[in-house]
Amino acid sequence: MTLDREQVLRSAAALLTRRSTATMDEVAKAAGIGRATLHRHFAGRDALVRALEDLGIREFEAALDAAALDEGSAEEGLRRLVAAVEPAAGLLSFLVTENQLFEGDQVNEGWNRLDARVSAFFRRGQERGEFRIDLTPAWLTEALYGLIGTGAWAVQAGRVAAQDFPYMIVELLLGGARRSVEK
Amino acid sequence: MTLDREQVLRSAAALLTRRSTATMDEVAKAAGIGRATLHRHFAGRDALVRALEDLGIREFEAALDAAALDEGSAEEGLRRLVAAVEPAAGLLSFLVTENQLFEGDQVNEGWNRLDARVSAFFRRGQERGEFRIDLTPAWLTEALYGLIGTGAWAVQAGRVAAQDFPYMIVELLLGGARRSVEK
DNA sequence: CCCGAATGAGACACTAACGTCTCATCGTAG
DNA sequence: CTACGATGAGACGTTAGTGTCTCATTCGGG
Repeated sequence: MTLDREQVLRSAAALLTRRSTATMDEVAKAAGIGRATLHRHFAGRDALVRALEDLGIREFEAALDAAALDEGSAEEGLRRLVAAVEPAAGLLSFLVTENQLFEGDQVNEGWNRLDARVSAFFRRGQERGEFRIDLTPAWLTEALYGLIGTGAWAVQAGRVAAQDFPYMIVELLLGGARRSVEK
Repeated sequence: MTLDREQVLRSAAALLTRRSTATMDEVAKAAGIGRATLHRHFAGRDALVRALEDLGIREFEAALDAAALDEGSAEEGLRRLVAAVEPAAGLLSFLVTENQLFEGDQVNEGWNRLDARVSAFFRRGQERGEFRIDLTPAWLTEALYGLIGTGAWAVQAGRVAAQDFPYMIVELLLGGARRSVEK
């Protein structure tokens, strides 16, 4: 009887990731519940998006924790992070594009916390001489988000095999497309 | 008297790039014309988006032509391409995310032509030994689009200086974040 | 200078989606 | 078994945005 709020959020995330303009009715149907019930649990579309935001932040934060970014080399940490974040990639890319709509007014401050962690990771990597210093931590952070979103989309569209997702992202982000000379 | 269709499209692009859900009325106001006039020139929102699509395709194609991808090294070609595409970056990122809404039905075939050109460029770069072969041309193409969109967004949000736009994108795409050993 | 074409402003009907409400049904705890 | 709470289905009014229309105004070419 008690509604599985988590399961509703996950199916909503799966749907909205594919079609961000989906109707409340479609979200309800996708979750296998009635529209009235959906409204009972989430006051409106905004509340639903907020809940998805919280979910995404929790998942990303969990991925950051699981990645243990400080253990071993920065490269290893990054690989663990991308691998850990993969299941939430679609949701995160939805939230990133969704956030652009909020005109700077009130973005969940959770994002700032996450941005700070990721950005600090890149900065530490620079200080330890593992990352280039001519690319700012802020840009590397944004690029990571962008590539995760692009990767999720490319997999969804069938242009990249799902199993290659972490490899493609990490290799491009770390090594770039240029063939290194010593190879 | 005769409406400057091009100018209307450009202001619409500028607005929709920032807020993709803007109203027809807002688009009209942004262009400094009445809503009725906007409707006289673009039958509806769909028609407007199609026109923006055509514009974006034309601009990207022009950038591809201007970049002369085959002259000199692949790296130089890529640098020229990113520099040439910079003014249209916002519009392109809007169109890329907008395209995700069309459920595979009818995407403008112009995109296929452009995708083919970019993808072929990366493939040639691989064949000439300039690009790694473990990253597929399709993924490099998607990553280029993604980084252009991310870059446009980061500049817009003030997280990256506008003048660094081409450098950040090309350097990351080519060289990656890892600090090379010989440096 | 004058006439026609295009524009801007606004009224209008229509639609889609939202949010609320009611009511019958169903599952489950007690 | 019973009663209570949650659910699903659907009706309802409201709102925002759309697309069409009219009409007065204005611009520009002849």
